[in-house]
Amino acid sequence: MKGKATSFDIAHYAGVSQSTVSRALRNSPLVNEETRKRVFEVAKQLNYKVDKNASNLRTQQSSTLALLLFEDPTADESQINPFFLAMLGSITRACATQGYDLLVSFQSTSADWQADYEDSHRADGIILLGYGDYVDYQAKFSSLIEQNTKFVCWGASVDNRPDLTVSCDNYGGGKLAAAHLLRANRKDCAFIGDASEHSPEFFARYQGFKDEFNQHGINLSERKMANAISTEESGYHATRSLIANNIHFNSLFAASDLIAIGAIRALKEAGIKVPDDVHVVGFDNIAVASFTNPPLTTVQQDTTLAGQMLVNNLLKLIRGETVENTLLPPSLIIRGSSV
Amino acid sequence: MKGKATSFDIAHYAGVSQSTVSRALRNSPLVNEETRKRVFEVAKQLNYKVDKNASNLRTQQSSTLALLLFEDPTADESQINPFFLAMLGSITRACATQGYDLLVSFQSTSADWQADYEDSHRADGIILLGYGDYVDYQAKFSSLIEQNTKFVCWGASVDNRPDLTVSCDNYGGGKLAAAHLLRANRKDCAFIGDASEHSPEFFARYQGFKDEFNQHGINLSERKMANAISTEESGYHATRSLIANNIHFNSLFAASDLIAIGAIRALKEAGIKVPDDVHVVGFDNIAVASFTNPPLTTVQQDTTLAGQMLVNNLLKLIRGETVENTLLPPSLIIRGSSV
DNA sequence: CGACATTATGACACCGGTGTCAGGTTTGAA
DNA sequence: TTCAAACCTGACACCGGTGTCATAATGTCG
Repeated sequence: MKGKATSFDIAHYAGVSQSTVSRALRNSPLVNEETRKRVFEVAKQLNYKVDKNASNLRTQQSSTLALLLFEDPTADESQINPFFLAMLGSITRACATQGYDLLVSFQSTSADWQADYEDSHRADGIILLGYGDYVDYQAKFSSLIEQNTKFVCWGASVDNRPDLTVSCDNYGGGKLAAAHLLRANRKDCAFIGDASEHSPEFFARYQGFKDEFNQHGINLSERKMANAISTEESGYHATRSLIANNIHFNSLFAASDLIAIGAIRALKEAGIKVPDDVHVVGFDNIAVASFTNPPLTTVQQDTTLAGQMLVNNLLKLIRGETVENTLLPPSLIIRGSSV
Repeated sequence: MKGKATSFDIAHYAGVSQSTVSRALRNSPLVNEETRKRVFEVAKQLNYKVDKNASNLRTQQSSTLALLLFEDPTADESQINPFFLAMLGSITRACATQGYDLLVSFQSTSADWQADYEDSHRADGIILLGYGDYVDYQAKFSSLIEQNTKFVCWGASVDNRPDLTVSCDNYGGGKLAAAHLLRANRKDCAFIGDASEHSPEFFARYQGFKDEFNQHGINLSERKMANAISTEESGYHATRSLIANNIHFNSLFAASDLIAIGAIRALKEAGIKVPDDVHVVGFDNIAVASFTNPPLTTVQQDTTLAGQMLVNNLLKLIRGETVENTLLPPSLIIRGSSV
């Protein structure tokens, strides 16, 4: 057999027309059961596979979703944020169970990223994933919507945000963390992260955290906050700067696990003991969290469910159904860094 | 504008034929510079994107590669082997720089996995990634080759293996680990992993390790070996069983970092100190390795280079060039678990 | 000025399926 | 016997590009 078999080849060997082959293979009720059997047999024998390009071209859809991963352009690409990798895993599986393929693409946060997967008919819809500065993206999102591109985002849903989102209840997660520290009477708390509108997730985590403290009559001191992006390195430096400025605290809430891990490193270096001197709580429950020393107490995001919701919501959107922003409940994982 | 713009729309507005539009957009030298400019302008205005399905159908290629990730069907899908996730990252980037899209698919090791991405013209070639039992795959590989499917595998190249591979020099890596332990005079060494033909990577690591010891006149005891697959859990149990059997050793070589991390947990639980009582060396240098307690000495595989080689070799194969199996040099990362 | 090369463009077949329409055969009811 | 409904099948246009071939316009040279 030269080249790949086409439906015409099957038709020839099965003694039917090409139309019938197409119908038979797609289990159309219009085709006789015996004919179908014969067609399937020949198809199997010739190792025939439907040409996706021809099929997609005709039906105008691709059974494929695209996943765009946004990463700060870090020097070391092997250090991809483990939280997103976990999400990638669950999204891939969710796609598979729905019979969709998944195109994966890393995009640089800064650059003018490409979302032409749908325009070019490579994908029926797009999933956007990454801690990004959504302020910068507003315009892009609006233009995508204007072009009627189907897409969903992972991330905090903020007011006036034009896109459809699936996110963890970051506010509630922050409250969980605060309540936990308050139970241990660790009221003198530092926060490492970014509580500005540029990081809506971190912002919501901090708000929930602060509100819980307020409800217990405690005001968090602004002096005990330090800015950090979601890397170990950044968490380390932010914590060091607090220590260097002689700021005291007996607990610490980090906006992400990576930050928390960096913070613990800085604390250890300064001779401050975790959890004896400072209780530490992170956010995400990445795989590393249980291997740190001490193991990290953290707020878990259900990545499996998140992946499913992203895929399901996107598919609904593609089918033209109405979809709401989705909020997933977090849960507290208590480990050695806070007991 | 109802629906998406096609090249006919561009042709209409630019006042040329559809053929010319196609040529202009693909920078054919046959088209006049002024005409090209006009076409590009109209295309941009209408937000035109070439339909990949039509284009692929006609040219019979897809500018897409497929990545099949094999995982033991673990219960918890968020616990994907971090080494492979690092590989996934580098493969994605390598594809992007070569102008290819990447389809990602998780496959269950046990099931009869699908490699019909090329048959269905969804991808031009396939990358296979995973610690698999290659003995089981031999037949499948042969049939893929028979069908002239283009694919490359990550993994040890063994004799009689029909497929094209890119791999780390596992044998050399084993020697590096052994030499390191011998320098510290830790001659009484245990091995946790699987030194059978079913795990050619682990087998090669063990061979190199053993040979280095032999060259120093030391024979490793078979009693000090315990079987494990590449999970933390498995490493933990294997190490526990050694301890339970009163087997003594003052160093330990784990076939992977995950195994090493499990081993350290088991050692700690038994009151055995790392590194004081037992030096531990792992393999892979996954991100977690530097956060363990103590930080893990390990043999690093260059995932960035590995991803590039996989993609480059596959593209050569697709272009019909001759390609050789590729062996990448490992390097030793010394951390607290062995000093 | 005529022969010929060069350049730019349009017409058209083609890639491999899908879906519509028309037609032929069989079955059942009037 | 006649007609219609049910069932099955083939012919054919179509999806939106790409590549080949023919042709027109312009330039070059003996």
